[in-house]
Amino acid sequence: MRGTINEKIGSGGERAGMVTMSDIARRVGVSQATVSYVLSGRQSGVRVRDEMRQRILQTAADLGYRRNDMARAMSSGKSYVLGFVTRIAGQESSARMMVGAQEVASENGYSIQLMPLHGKSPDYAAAFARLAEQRVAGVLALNLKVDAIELLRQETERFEIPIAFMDDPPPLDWAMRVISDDRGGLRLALEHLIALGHHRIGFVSAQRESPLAEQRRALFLDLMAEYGLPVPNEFVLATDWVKPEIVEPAVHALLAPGRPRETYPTAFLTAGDLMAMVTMRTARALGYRVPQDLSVVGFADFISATFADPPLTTIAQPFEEIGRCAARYLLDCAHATNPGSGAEIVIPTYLVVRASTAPAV
Amino acid sequence: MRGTINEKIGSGGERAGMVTMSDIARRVGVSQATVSYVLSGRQSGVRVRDEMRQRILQTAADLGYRRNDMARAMSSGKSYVLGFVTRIAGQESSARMMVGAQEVASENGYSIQLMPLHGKSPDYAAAFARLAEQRVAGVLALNLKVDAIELLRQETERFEIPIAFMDDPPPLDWAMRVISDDRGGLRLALEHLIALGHHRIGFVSAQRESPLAEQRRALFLDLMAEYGLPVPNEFVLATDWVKPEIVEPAVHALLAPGRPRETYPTAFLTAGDLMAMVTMRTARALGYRVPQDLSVVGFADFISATFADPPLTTIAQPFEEIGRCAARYLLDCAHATNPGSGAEIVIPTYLVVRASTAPAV
DNA sequence: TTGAAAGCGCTAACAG
DNA sequence: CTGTTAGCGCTTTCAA
Repeated sequence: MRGTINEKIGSGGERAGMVTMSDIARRVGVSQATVSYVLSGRQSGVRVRDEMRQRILQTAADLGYRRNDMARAMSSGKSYVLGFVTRIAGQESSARMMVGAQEVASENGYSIQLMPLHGKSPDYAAAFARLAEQRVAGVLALNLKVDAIELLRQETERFEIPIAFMDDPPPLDWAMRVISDDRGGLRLALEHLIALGHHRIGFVSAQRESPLAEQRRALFLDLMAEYGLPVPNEFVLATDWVKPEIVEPAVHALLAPGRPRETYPTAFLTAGDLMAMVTMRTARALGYRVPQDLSVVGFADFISATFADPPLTTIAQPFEEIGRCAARYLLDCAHATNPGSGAEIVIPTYLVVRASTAPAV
Repeated sequence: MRGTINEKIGSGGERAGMVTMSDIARRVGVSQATVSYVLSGRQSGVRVRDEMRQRILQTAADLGYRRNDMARAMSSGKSYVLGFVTRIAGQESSARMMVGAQEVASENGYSIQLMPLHGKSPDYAAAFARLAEQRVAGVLALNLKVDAIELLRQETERFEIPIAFMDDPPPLDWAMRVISDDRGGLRLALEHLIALGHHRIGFVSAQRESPLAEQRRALFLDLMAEYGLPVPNEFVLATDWVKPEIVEPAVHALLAPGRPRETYPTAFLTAGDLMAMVTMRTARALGYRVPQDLSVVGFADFISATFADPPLTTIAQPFEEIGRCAARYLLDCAHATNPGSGAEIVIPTYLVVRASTAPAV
């Protein structure tokens, strides 16, 4: 019947061993508010007597108290979670940015939630709605298509959720972007090659993989012009996707024997480590020795760059740092009521010289 | 002064545009409870008249209502989030498991939170405490050390949080594990090599990188014995870490000229794609042609396997599927009040034959 | 078929 | 220094 002696009738929410502030308060003999005060770590001395503070802290520890983040979030109206949306969550670049973001997030008591964007035509609207449902304090966006970006803008704007785009080239004037200094990196690599005596330099990228690739190609052309180095059209291999089956033939066609030796590039810059790897192996299959006959520079510095044959000289992108910066910005917004400015942070990039580059023949 | 006309004095929690159920209720002219009923999608027909239901749904859409997950979580005592703890969040394997887990999680209205475990000596206790603070519905654990595992056990046991260990060899009798069928994969690879005429087969792994490596080495030895193939001690290269600087010398020492040809292995199985890549390049540097003179099989099937030179024949681990299974199990626990059994799911592994293996000379 | 009401565990005013 | 009092937005009985 109702009205039993039993104290615990709750709605089923009492998970095993879940101690509440009231439990502690009861035991210590103070009010729950005081416990809250102490446990949230406000300035000591103020409000609570030191001895009381100690007893509360002690009891909390004894009882194995774990604060309830959901309750805290609801009560304070803040969520302490950052959303991370990307289509390429399974790739090293994404994972490393996430780790970076995670680092600064957790230092500040925040956490990162990965948002679903799978399949070829993910339900963006639903995914972004979840961001609002979770009342995330900010969102990290990576490698989104323009239509998805627009949807995201609408959702976040309505709820004043700050966004940080990472490693995304299209210039957005309404949101923050954290990008790597691709131009700087390319310049470093180019200077490295030039110092090695290279003049005939080619570029290989996959245009449809990401807008980044196209941008890097443009940057390359730009830089070559700046250094007064001519670039025959056929030296620029703009394939579609980063797949061996499609990059290989392109490289093969350019490097295949049957043309005068001095019409060949002696070095390649690429838009990615993986492309550099295919380039190296295609060249080798054609009888080139890398780096003696052909120098190749990658872009990214993935783990596999160290294991490539030969170890890949590459432009290192600071993935972790990009994630860190983005998270830091979001946290600033959350705390300073900072309006999501259209700013942009560019993280320096550097050249890691390994064994895939050598003096020109 | 106080007592102004102003209606909105709230605690600052009223984020822009945040419509509540009460707002909808007021507009439609029903109670907030009814709105809750409709919006949580209970069986239609029951409780609410269809016309009312429509009006509520419509109004919610018009107002751009987004349910408040924190409130829902607190009220219902469930959190709808799965924690993901790992020391290797930046690696492809981890990222891919996370994607898989994400997939099934989001299909069920759950989401995944990455938990912090950075640096060389992460604060496990703090990290795991956060799991409880978030009242996660379950935790996915990957690549933890034994002491961390023990800490995790204590934390999750107290709060009855189910755990699923992924890709982790130490047999745990108190928790669920989802692992890949390494033995099956190794067997497939071995049969492939044997069919190609190989007898002298070596193994390369890095013991201290992960307990997985050691296990694979044991499995390899086991299988070789089963097939009646002798394995000279020096054929098993158990280096410390997966680093070129340390794997390379080992392979070099074994393969270096100066010993009778028939004492060399003609093929290698490895505990990882990266190790396979170093093996191939070291061999090549010594004048071996891969695969003509030496066959090499990787383990994992990372993206870079396709880009290796030559494209790597490898034992593919179903990372995404491991994540999916683990998440599925956790959700089952959450719903069925299923006690975290000591079960184990093993996901089949398969062999991807590319170009790094060929008939024995 | 609907509404009223009681919390969930916590934060934050405010009053002593 | 400390307790009281309101909520936060939702779920969930229980009554009507």
